[in-house]
Amino acid sequence: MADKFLQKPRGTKDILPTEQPAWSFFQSTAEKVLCGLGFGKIDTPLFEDKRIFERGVGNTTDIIEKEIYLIESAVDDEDSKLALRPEGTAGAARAYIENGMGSWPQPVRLFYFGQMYRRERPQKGRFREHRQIGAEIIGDWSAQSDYLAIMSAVEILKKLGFSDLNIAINSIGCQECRPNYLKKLKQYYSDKLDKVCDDCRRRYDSNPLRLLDCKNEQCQNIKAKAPQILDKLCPECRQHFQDTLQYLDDFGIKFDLDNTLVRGLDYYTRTVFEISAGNDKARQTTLCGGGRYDNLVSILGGPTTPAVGWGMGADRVVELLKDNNVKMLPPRGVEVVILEIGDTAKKVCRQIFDNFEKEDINVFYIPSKDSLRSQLKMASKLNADFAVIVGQQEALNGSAIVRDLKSSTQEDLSVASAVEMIKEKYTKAS
RNA sequence: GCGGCUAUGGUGAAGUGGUUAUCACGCUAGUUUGUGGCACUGGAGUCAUGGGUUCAAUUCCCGUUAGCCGCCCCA
Repeated sequence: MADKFLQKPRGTKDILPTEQPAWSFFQSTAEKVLCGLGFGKIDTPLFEDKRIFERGVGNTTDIIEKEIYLIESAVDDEDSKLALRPEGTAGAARAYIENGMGSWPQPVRLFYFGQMYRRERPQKGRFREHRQIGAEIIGDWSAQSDYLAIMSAVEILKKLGFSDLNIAINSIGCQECRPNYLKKLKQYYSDKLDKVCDDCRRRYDSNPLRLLDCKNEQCQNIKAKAPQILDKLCPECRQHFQDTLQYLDDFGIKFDLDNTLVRGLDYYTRTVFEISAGNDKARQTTLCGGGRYDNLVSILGGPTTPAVGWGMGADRVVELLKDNNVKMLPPRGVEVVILEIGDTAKKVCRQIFDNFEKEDINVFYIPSKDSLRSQLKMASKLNADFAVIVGQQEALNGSAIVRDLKSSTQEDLSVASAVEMIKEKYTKAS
């Protein structure tokens, strides 16, 4: 801890054995849900050509402008630079194009799980290396896919035990109608710039949509009367959004229309949404965010291909899982420990070990010359359920002591019935 | 990137301008080798790091690093 090089890089974390059950619980339920909804898993590289992200995520977004990690190689012979992925969608879209998934049955439904990298100022729930699970539905214009995307994320969170979810949803239009709206919005703000906060003045030029997101009190009044994007959608976008909401209604998914919800990545069109847990009303740590990105594939050089998807912050979800004390099955640890006393027992112990292995019972056996006392100590530290004790006496008459370490009871059995008895306990339990 | 708060053994916490810096849990060795989780007795910590003030700093001041909070942004 004293030396800097012994310190993990800022914004990263070690996931220790005790935390793994929560992580595998999260990962396995998410994968189960997604596979069940027709998604196939894809792994893409942790790094891609920088241009994938520049074009996909957007050159002027914060993510690209100041948060991306570029890879510096010792040999500078490549005309293109590599970058660590800041999110998963651009890579998935690249893989869709490169692997000719356009010729697969459409839409193609994919999901991924893995690390993402953004050079941000760390805080609780915000890391420089974090893990996301994400899903993408590529090749379908219809609102059914928007519904499926949202539903799949909700389903995962429900299965994880989150009963109270906030789903915020909005539409930010398409290439056609959004520029018109932005013009109107800027027009509205243009003569009020002296009355709004510094941030809003900055946003006016850099990212006008963000004006709607301002939390500063002095801007609230002005914001409230600002033109609404939902009123300015083109007929197609409006219909699409209505259909999406209709599906959500039909299937009983509650949502909040939030006309101030805008998202930072350039590729989003039409539907955008965010999901947060009930106790976190301020949308402070969004668990899941996503939306439609009908232009991404074509921006990257593929054919015009509509798509919708989301990313879920695994670190944040797992953190909440731990807070909520969700019950999780720990992985099977050591179940049986074989303790031998004296060399004469060695042969029998080996035989018992083989028998347990054959029955797929987790058995721990290392020949030891330690006292029975210390061997039992070791067994309890391993958190084993049973100790099978074989000493000289037992070795001679072909028996073994089976000690139940949880209840501190034991009985003397023949080798065969000892194995049989423990095997039964486990088959009954499961 | 900007502003603020914090930093004591593996973990969680006390505490002090000056002899061997407390406590719990954990870890480890043992309590004379055929019975553990209890109990008892031992063991291990250069008070994050670099510098300054001082006769003297873990305690005061500054830089660095990291964590947390707010902004920004996002998962």
